[in-house]
Amino acid sequence: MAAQKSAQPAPSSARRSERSRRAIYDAALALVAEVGYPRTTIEGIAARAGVGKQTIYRWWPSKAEVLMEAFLDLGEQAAQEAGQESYVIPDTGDLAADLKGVLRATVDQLKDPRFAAPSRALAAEGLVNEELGREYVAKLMEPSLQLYVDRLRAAQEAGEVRPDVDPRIALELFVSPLAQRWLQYTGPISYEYTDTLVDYALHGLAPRTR
Amino acid sequence: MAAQKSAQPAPSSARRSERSRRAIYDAALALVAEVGYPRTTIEGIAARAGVGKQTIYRWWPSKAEVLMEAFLDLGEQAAQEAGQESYVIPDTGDLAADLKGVLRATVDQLKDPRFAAPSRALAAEGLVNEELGREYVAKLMEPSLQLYVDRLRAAQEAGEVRPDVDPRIALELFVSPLAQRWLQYTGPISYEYTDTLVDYALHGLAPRTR
Amino acid sequence: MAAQKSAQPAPSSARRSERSRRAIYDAALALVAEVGYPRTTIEGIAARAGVGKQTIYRWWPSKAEVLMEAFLDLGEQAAQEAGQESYVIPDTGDLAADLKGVLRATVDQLKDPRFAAPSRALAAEGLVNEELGREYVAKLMEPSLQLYVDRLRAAQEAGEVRPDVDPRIALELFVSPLAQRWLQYTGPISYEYTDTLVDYALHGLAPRTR
Amino acid sequence: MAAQKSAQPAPSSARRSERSRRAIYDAALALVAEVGYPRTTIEGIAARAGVGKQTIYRWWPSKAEVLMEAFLDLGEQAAQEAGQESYVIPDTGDLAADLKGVLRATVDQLKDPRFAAPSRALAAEGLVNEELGREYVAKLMEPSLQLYVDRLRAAQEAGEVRPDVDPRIALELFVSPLAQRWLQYTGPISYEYTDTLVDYALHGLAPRTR
DNA sequence: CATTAAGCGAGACGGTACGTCCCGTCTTGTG
DNA sequence: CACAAGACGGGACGTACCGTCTCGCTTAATG
Repeated sequence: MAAQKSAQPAPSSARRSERSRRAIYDAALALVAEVGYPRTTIEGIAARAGVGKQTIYRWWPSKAEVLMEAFLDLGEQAAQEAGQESYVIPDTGDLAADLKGVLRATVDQLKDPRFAAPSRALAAEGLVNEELGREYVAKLMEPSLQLYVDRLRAAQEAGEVRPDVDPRIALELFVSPLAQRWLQYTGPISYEYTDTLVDYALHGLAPRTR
Repeated sequence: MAAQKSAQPAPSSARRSERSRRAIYDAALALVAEVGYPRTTIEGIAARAGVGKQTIYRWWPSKAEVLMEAFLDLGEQAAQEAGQESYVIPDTGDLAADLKGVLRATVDQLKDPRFAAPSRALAAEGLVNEELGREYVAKLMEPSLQLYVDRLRAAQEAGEVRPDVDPRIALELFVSPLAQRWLQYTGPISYEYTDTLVDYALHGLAPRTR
Repeated sequence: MAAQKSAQPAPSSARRSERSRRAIYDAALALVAEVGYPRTTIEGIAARAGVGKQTIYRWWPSKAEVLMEAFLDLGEQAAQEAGQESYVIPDTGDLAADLKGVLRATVDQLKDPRFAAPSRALAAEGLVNEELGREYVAKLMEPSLQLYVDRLRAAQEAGEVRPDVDPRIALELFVSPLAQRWLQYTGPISYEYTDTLVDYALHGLAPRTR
Repeated sequence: MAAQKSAQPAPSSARRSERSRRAIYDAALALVAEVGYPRTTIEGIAARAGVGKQTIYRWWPSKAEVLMEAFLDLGEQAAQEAGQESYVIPDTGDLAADLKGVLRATVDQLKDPRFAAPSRALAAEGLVNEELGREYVAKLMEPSLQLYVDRLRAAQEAGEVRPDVDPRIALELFVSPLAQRWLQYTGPISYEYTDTLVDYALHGLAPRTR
């Protein structure tokens, strides 16, 4: 198997118990879903996973990091099950339709509590802990955002988007509003809403000069 | 602006110590700025304010609420000092310019640590505690967002914005991206960036059909 | 009531909970008797007493000190119940008989597990922790030893003991052997044994020169 | 004196590493001397000895047993270096002088921290752990006590001690006081003190009838 | 204008979780 | 197969705060 993720923790080892790691991931995700992030404790995770606390402290510096890895692992698993397709936004030639499709899928995902609970918890922790926040962005958000950049660049080549537009900024016009509504409860989210965002973003608020 | 004090907890009383309330606000804001929100404790606030713990528990249900009120109070004070002007977005007839101006002011504010630290802390708490999140939105965000709605409606009447556009959604095209970059460290924020957001939002990403 | 024992601990307070103190004493003595000193934990005492751990740590520096006070308190209670008589060794004019009587009572006490278990535990801790050891001697042993000194001095005045003998050393001839047999399992203890000790000590091992 | 190695745990083996055993003894004794018995841990001994923990657990059932063997080994070494003389109390015909001499040597030994620290630690453990206590007595004390028994019996035959005296009890008159003062800090120990003990024990506290 | 009841500071209390230290067992190469 | 290395499940440590609960004391409103 490729890519031994690891990285930050420390002690290093091939003798690490795969069994424990999995149990800890499962316990962490289950607890966050059941009792919420703040009431999820390392002690609770350890107890539920049938693991000594030290086994958690040995490999992760904080419960946020445990949850981050658990969530990443969840994503990898889900991706593997689904087959590795769709690491790309479809390009049917109709940018608006393609974006609306992806955003609708995102809406579905945001409403799935399996993803929503840990994701929101990590985002919250990231607001207040800059290092974790940057890790969250890099590991959980950037990969997806990059897909939008790619699709927008293709659209530019196809003449569907003005060439002087910076795709990294452009994508925020429809991604950020959705993110904010979801994270901060500033409004309801729906297919209609995201469709509208795409339309507004592509054609602007100002009247078309003709 | 009206009195707004007390609110939910309310054991009732005019005998409440104004002195203590102020001291608690000051201590809470200072601690959040100095050691960060998670390491700010009610015990710490009480000690720093020279106040018994019970005096805090008597009037607020949680440290988040203490900080919320402290922050609102800070805003009121700041507003009072600055004179109450500018509870409205200027209307010079040039929508783009007006929006860019307000967003530039917002950028400045987001970079002022006096506002940034508690604001970010409250936002974080709000992600994970829905009730507080909604309170945060209602008390801290809605008033400002409403100003954008008003300005956009005026622009619609002036023909600067298409009449079928929903202003509540429209404003998110430039407000949410800024909010997300600031909250989640997804990118740097600058005048140039917010100017670009306004341009993209008003004129769209797609080429003007002519 | 005189002599508020207190002393070392620290925070001071009249608001201290008498109820908790008693419960802690009872729990400590019960646990030492039931599971032995090394398996008695502060956590266990707190749980059994229905008390927070901090309530123990607030008033005592170690489990040894808890047990010491609990044991002293037990002694005081026992003394009070028994009426305060006998804080003195009887003086019937027959030194040998008087000493044998007291030592027989001591043998009984050493075989009473209520006293023996904590006493042995404290002695053990005292061996390895000099400060506690000295406290043990001063609080638990010296008062009793002084009674022997007094009786021996009276015997000197009565001509039953040579005037040049140092009573503080003399008493060790019969007290220390008993203590050592009990503490270190170097031999069985019985009335016959202590009687013999007194005889040997008073008349010496060497033949009487006549 | 013979080889004496292994003993009760015995997984069997001639392949046992002599090197490790020595290193463990040294580490155990050093740690007890440096940080005290309670803060000496098996993990610490293993680390200091450059040995795996399992190597300790394989051969000894507890840290007390490790220390016991280490200490016995130390004694054997010391004896070997000193030449094997003096496994007996001298008999010059003057019992008092002979006993005083041996006790003075004992005083010296009790003041040598190389012996005192582990010896005291083992004694303490023995108070609370009866099995170990009996082992301590059998291995560390009985051999020496037997020497006194032998010398006293010789004295009885020479008419220096009354024939009806039980030597096993008699020796306690001067040995136990010294032991108690040393173990429990009940008083200072010195040549003068032990000389006095011998005099009191031999001639008794009561006046000589003439 | 005294009385009195609330708010107040202080901080002890029963708890929960923290992050650490060791325990004694186990697993994984190495010589 | 004993060994070093050290991960593992577990238990207890001593600490930090939680939110509740008295204690006097101050202080404002009322009878």
